[in-house]
Amino acid sequence: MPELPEVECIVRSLRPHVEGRRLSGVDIRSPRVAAPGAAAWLGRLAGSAVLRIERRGKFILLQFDSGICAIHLRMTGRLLWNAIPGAWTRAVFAFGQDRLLLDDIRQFARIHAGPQLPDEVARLGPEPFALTAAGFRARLQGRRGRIKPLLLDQSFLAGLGNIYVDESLHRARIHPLAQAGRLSRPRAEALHRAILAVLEEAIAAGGSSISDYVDGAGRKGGFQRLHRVYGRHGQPCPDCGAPVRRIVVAQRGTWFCPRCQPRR
DNA sequence: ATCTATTCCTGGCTGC
DNA sequence: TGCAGCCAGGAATAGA
Repeated sequence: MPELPEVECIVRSLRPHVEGRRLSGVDIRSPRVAAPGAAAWLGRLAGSAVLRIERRGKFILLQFDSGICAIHLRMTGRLLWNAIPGAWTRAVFAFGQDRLLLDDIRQFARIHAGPQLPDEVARLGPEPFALTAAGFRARLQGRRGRIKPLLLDQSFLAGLGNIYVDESLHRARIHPLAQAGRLSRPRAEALHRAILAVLEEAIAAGGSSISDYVDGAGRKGGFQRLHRVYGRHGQPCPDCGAPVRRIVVAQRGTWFCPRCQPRR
């Protein structure tokens, strides 16, 4: 499941191949992965060069001087440079003799293309690395809901998914059902620090390869070996040894340490 | 504002 | 061994 660290690693692995290259054409093999109007716009972008490839939240942005292509990999999507197309190849971006494949078993991935940023990207919340502790606390102010669903909300903060929310809450020793707006200043600041630390360490480890994730060169990440709670139901908490618990929050599997993250 | 259920999709797992 | 049935899950959507 590509979240912010995985998407960042994908973008970094593709940047040397893609930036400055002229897009010669796009072959949409599974129409489902193209957002409405995207296929036509990609046709118009053909012939122009990729100025930059960037990450915004979990989106990969290909910027051209006449438009933008935004790709979201959802859960099983992969972007692969010069791989062999297969049954799961949903789109092929051709750059002369080279090609960038969008592979996705489940076809949940989406390609957007248009003259400027699509709404889905425009309405994202701030980038974690661009948000100060004070800014984070300000965004928590007045929130009535529980902290985990809020951290999963991409309009609140862009880039976190199920893995990094659980890992961040564990590091900050906050229960996933804690009231978001009632976190004390020290606890909110601890959560902000935990989010940044987890994301930085995950990027440095090449992301988490839980199910299908690989970067643009097909390399797996190593951060899954450093997960402290995610997916570790019944195993000992690395901090205190208590068995990790699994509950369901917002229809998502949620792992936490009942001793380090008490409900209060 | 916040919550829940539903939908999309298919490999992998469970249980008989 | 075979197969039906269920599950996971990011995000949009509808409805409460």
